[in-house]
Amino acid sequence: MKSSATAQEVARLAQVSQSAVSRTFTPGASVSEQTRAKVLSAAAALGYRPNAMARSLITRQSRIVALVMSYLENQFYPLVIQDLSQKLQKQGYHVLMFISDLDEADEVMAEILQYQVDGIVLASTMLSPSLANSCAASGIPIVQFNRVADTSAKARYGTNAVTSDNRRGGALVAELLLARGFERIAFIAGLERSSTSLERESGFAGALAKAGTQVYRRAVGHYSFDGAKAATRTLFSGTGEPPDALFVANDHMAIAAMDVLRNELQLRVPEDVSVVGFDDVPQAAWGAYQLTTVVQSVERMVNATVELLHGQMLGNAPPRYVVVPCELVLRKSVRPPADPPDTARA
Amino acid sequence: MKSSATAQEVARLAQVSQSAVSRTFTPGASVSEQTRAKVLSAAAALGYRPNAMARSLITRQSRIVALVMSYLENQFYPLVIQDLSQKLQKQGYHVLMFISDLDEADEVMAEILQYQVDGIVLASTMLSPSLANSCAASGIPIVQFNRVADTSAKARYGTNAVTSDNRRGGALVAELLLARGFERIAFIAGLERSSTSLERESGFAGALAKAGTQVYRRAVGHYSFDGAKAATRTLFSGTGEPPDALFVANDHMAIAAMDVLRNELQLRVPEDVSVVGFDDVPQAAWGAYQLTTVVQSVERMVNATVELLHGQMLGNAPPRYVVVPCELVLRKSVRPPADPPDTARA
DNA sequence: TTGAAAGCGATACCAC
DNA sequence: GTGGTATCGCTTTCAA
Repeated sequence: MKSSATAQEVARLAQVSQSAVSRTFTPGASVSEQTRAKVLSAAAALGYRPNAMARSLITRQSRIVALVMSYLENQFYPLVIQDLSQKLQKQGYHVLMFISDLDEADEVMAEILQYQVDGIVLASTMLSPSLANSCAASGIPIVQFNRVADTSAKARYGTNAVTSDNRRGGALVAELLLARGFERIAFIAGLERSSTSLERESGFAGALAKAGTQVYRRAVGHYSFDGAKAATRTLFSGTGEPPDALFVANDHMAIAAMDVLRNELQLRVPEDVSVVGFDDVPQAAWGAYQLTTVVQSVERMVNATVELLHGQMLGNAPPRYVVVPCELVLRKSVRPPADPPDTARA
Repeated sequence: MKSSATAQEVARLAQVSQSAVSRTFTPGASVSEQTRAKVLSAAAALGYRPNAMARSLITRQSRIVALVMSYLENQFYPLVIQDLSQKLQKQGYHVLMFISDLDEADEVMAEILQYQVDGIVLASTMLSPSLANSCAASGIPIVQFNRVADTSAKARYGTNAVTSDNRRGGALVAELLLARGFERIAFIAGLERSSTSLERESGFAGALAKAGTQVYRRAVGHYSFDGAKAATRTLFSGTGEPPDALFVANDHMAIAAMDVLRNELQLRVPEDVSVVGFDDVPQAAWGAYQLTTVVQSVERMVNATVELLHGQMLGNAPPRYVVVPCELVLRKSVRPPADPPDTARA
């Protein structure tokens, strides 16, 4: 049989009305313990499960959240998928994945709307103004995750967003590097027009300026591994002293940079060049490197997102622009201490 | 307005029947060019999109495929999500993500069935026999991806699966290492009961046996980064000669192993120890290492999966057990040649 | 080609 | 607490 049993059939077997069946599967409905038992046993016998499609047709709630992402190369994003979908599952929601090639987000949006999703999470994807409108019109809560389309102050009213405190994070990096006495501090940007890269750089450059100095050299890595490798080669080639410190707009690129520094340029990290990243990627990503990074906690960001979505989907909570704090953390390398443990010697 | 326009409203505005609207949005239906135009313009005016829920209620097709995964730490899986969802999108399907903690797959299954999904892809998750039955009963095609629950020959009839030729892959590794003259070849297993680890090891050990030798040392890494690190420390500690070659059941663990070898044990890879992995992870994962690996192409596996699903969802194609070939590949390290390029010198 | 009407499987609002 | 009935938005016969 292609389809499972219907409420109708369960009702017949249990000798009750279809309404009784429905109520049994509706938390907090008023059913006597007796009929409830009858229904449950009949349902078990037939392998009955309420049809979510039919249900959402009438309740106008699909309990589906669309997650739009453009690329998963950056290890930060798989973490987001995992955490977000697990947390939503716990709240009874499910994640419908959409991979969009950055600019075709509009096309994807049309498909999303067909599924009557209860909410949309846009990660690493920008929404065209026209689409933003069509979403607002449809009344589906939409949360921008990590990256926002418009950083202007007014955009903070009327749109939902969860980002980390990128400016502050950038400033923290500058303060750290200055305190450690570095003098030739370079920067590798991500996508030039992305809010994450812009804000991190602005906080960074601002703090340097406040200290009476500025970025020594700058290149663009486009948030890609290869882009960051090329950028690193550029920064450390040419005439003049090479940088003694490097701030990279995210960890994914920072790892690429460290690969080039250590393996192509024969520089030691952090002895010859101090590298600082941003984001939060699993250890499998930075592996053997010592990486100082501004951590924006996936967990806190996802929590904020779920809370935001939940509030908007149920009540009529006003849109919010949540900025999660971030902090500088030293990811320890697995490089052994001066005196390696005995077990390491055969 | 909470919901978008309905076919009813479009029909009224276009002065046609609701049926006409439906037919306009049904590819290959018979509508005159004239009414079609009227409907389309009315639909555009109202921002109408057919309601996928209502549609699937009657067509008994949700065009949703469930993807069940247990953990995304291994970089191989994000690639699968990306490729699979993109390819399914192109065929008009969408991916509903489920993260299951390995054993709670049964629980997740109940939720999946509520959504009337057209198909299920189980990756890195094993299905309990009882669930397997309940799926078979519901008639929803289900494809096991990469890992299978039962490797017995009879299981190959009646279940869909896509795996790579793990046995052959394991044998290839053994042949390579033997040909290169290594004498103390160690192995790090994944999850002991997983088909991937079992088959890779069996092919590997079989080929060694055929050459009159055997695995020098063996440890278990449980497919986790930390597990593999611990396993590596174990293999290279203790009395006796350390291994001179190491086959690791997947790339994710192989990278952890190389971290330990190079950074804790001060061994050079591949000069002191030759490391061979399995799977296919992006360069961002192996980064600066030189890694020989048995590549099981994500692309080929996903293609096979989509094809399999598609066949089962539409026609009544018989279940198939697809084994994708794999090949040994040397992932080149970015370590420079003996004479580094000029640009690398400031 | 077109429109009217009958469902798909469930929930919600009624009276009882 | 319970059962009947309208309804959600659409596809699908079936006549016209």
